[in-house]
Amino acid sequence: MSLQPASVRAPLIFKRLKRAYPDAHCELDYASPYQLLAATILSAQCTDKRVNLVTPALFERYPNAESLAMADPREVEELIKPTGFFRNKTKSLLGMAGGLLDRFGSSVPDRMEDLVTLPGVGRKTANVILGTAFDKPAGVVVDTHVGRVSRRLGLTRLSDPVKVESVLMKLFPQKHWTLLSHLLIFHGRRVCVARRPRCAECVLNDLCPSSEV
DNA sequence: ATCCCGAGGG
DNA sequence: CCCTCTGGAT
Repeated sequence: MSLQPASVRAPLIFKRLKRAYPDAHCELDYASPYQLLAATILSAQCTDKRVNLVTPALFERYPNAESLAMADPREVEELIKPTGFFRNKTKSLLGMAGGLLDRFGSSVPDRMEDLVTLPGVGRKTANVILGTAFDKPAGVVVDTHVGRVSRRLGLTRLSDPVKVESVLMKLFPQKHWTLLSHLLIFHGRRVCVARRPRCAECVLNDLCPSSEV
């Protein structure tokens, strides 16, 4: 039983995921673009749940870019240690805050080309800020979940996140890009998990070349 | 290609 | 024990 091409399955995949996860959204806790930017930097190779554990204290102590830019790195390291990569992430946070202060009037820019000039901010993080904090047209956020799920679904065989993003942008209409990211992330966390995917409970198993059902 | 890093699940 | 978690910089 052969599967339809990706271009035919893509709209069905979107529809099914939307029905399965009607509440799909960014699960990082934040109250401003500044907070989302900091939380997203911390989310690298770390569950969002763990990020949410450390950000309340972090945001209370450093409520804005000014205070974070002048922070004692050792103090920031202690606050964010459970998220891993704490030395790199501290450098990114302080550098990011300094960049906002020096070059963007202490506020978070809303353009891709500006965002990626900030330390610790790559294309993935910038897409999160654009799409979620500013509700602006953004590319597809390709993180570890989106990449893995896309490959298992046979939407692409590529591993380079930038190329995967390009493929997904051709398969799905622009108005769906931000929601699609959240849907694929929810699905990757709950069902299409890295270790032992739960194909039996997957709403896409008849559309998936990797299904083991 | 490699490094950074802690914590939870299987 | 080994793998993985909303990556980015060198």
